[in-house]
Amino acid sequence: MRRRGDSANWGLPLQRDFYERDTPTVARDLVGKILLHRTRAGAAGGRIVEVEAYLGSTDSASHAYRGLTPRNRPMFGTPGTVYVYFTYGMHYCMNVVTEPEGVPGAILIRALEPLFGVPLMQRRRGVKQILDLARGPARLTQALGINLTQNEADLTSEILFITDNGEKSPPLGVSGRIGIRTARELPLRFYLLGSPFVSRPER
DNA sequence: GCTAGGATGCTCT
DNA sequence: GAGCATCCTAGCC
Repeated sequence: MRRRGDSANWGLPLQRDFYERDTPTVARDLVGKILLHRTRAGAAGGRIVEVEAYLGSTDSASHAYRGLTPRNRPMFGTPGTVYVYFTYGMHYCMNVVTEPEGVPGAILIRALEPLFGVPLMQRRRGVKQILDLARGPARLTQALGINLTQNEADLTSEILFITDNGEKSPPLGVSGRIGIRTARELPLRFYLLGSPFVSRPER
């Protein structure tokens, strides 16, 4: 699977201990990192510019709020794996699982600044505008070719993974989360300040 | 430029 | 049966 030079191209995947921490901390650290998905069609990915943290029984907006169900089981699983769910009858959203095994927590990846495989993402999205390729959680999964096949995938592999591009601490914005009805006031959305690739303009 | 509403089906009550 | 961690289009300004 792994070929010579791959790691040099992308950098090594972040390891399990990065994800095995409290969810808001991991969420902050994810902004500015590089997310990549390698498929037969090619590699596609970019810089993470917007995320939202979802907690457990204290967070009424979280899928894990009411405890374990068949759908949210990955949220209770191994840190550094992926939780993908299907919503609104047509969209997929991708989350990164956090916290030690058994403790629910996940981070929704909401927006990407496209850097690798732009033509591939344009083809998958049916859109030319780079700004609109991965701005929004469902657009992002469509651009990267992510669906339920990737549910519970391991981010420490070199197929779907996140790497550190060496960027120190990018300027971070914090706000309430988007598109939810309850717990909107919790400051659990983190985004790259000044980036035009975040899903909703700053105010 | 902006907003309102429809699409569409899985999940949990 | 209601609600949903969304996106896109049409219609209006």
